[in-house]
Amino acid sequence: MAPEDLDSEDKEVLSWDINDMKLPQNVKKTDWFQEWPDSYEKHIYSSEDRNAQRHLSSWAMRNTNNHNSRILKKSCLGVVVCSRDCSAEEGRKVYLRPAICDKARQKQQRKRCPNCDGPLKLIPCRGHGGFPVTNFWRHDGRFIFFQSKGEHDHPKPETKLEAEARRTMKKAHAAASASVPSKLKESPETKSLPGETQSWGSFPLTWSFQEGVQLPGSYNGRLIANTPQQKSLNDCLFFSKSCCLGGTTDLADPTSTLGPAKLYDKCKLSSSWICNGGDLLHPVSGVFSDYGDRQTWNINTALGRQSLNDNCCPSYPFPLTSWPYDFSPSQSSAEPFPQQIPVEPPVAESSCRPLWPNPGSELYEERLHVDFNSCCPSSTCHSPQEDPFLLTYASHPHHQYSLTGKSSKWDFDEDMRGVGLDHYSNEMLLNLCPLR
DNA sequence: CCATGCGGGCGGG
DNA sequence: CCCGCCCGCATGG
Repeated sequence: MAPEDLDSEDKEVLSWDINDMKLPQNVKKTDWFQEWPDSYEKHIYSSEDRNAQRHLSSWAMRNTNNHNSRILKKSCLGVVVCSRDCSAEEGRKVYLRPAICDKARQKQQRKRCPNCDGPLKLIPCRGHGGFPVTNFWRHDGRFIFFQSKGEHDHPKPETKLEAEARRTMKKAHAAASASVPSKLKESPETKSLPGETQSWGSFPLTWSFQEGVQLPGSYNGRLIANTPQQKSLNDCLFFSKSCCLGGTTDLADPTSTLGPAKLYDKCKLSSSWICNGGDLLHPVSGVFSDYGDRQTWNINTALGRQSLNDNCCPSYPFPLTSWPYDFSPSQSSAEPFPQQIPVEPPVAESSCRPLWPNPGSELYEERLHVDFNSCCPSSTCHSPQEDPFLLTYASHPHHQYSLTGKSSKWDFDEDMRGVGLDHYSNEMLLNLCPLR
């Protein structure tokens, strides 16, 4: 409302470009961290937002040298899929997160599909005029400006958290199996192979999925139980830590207008608490995630993808036992949530960050380990990672995408850039994943 | 091991 | 100049 002033300010806040000499400093409301920015988005985050500080994204973005120390540029690596386009149960597809490190990516390409053992292939991102989508980060004053160019033309890979969790699991699994034969929790079938791999079995992949499904329930319970709404929300967000980072627009964003209560509903709602950017999902059935604009079904999403920010919670099953995420300790605790939920992020400081932001990764990892035992709470949140890792399942999603947009990258894909970059075959995934 | 950043250098518009 | 990208180096978990 405020007439003129606001308008002008608003305009200023909306019209900036990452390359401008001066960026707006009269920002009234900062955005909640966006985990899956797509399609030429611009966001202004608080300089205290941990996710923003770390320039995180659930897309696999690698640093790109733009010869400008003031603006960090990152380009999308795409997603690693099974070259056989295999499907796990329920039509789940394998959408692994490309390793950011070139060397690790090459290794990753050499690995095999955790689901069918077929070769993996990297689908490069060509969403920006045939080139990878680029993200720009620039710190200025109390804000961190973000701008993305291009629209991802490929499915979402597992999130950083998911990938890390998978890795963690793998390690744990390996260790466990080594020491103890198979006892872990694996299911019968799952056994892992000695050596290298683990298979899913061991850990979860598959299972995870199922469990994931369950989670919701528990989650709900939890929520409800705890719950007062807010609390739930918090919990929800929390988990999200891993799951969700922070705010998303919906939640936190002022503009979005969803208040805590709604959030809560969302979380609760779903049995799937998975909320993906605005879309809710259904756990079992799958979720609708938005892939850009299109909707796809992605279990992944449902399960776990949410790491950073999606609004809600994650799903993720935990495979193993449950893990836990605990948030408590490590996090910086307090900070996180506060902001978000409130919906009002004060200006810069609002601080809003997502809660748990970033820790995500690291913290997250730590926690995971640590937690292993502890199991947290609600289970809910485990980390999403597990399942997701490997598979994301989408039933049809991709295809859709392909159709819609971009096309077939899948088919050919690698080639494209391939050569140059890497072809990546596939490897990483596997690491984590056990399937084999 | 690997994620991230940085920055030199190269090649193509 | 801008951009994409390769490569090595360094840091930190």
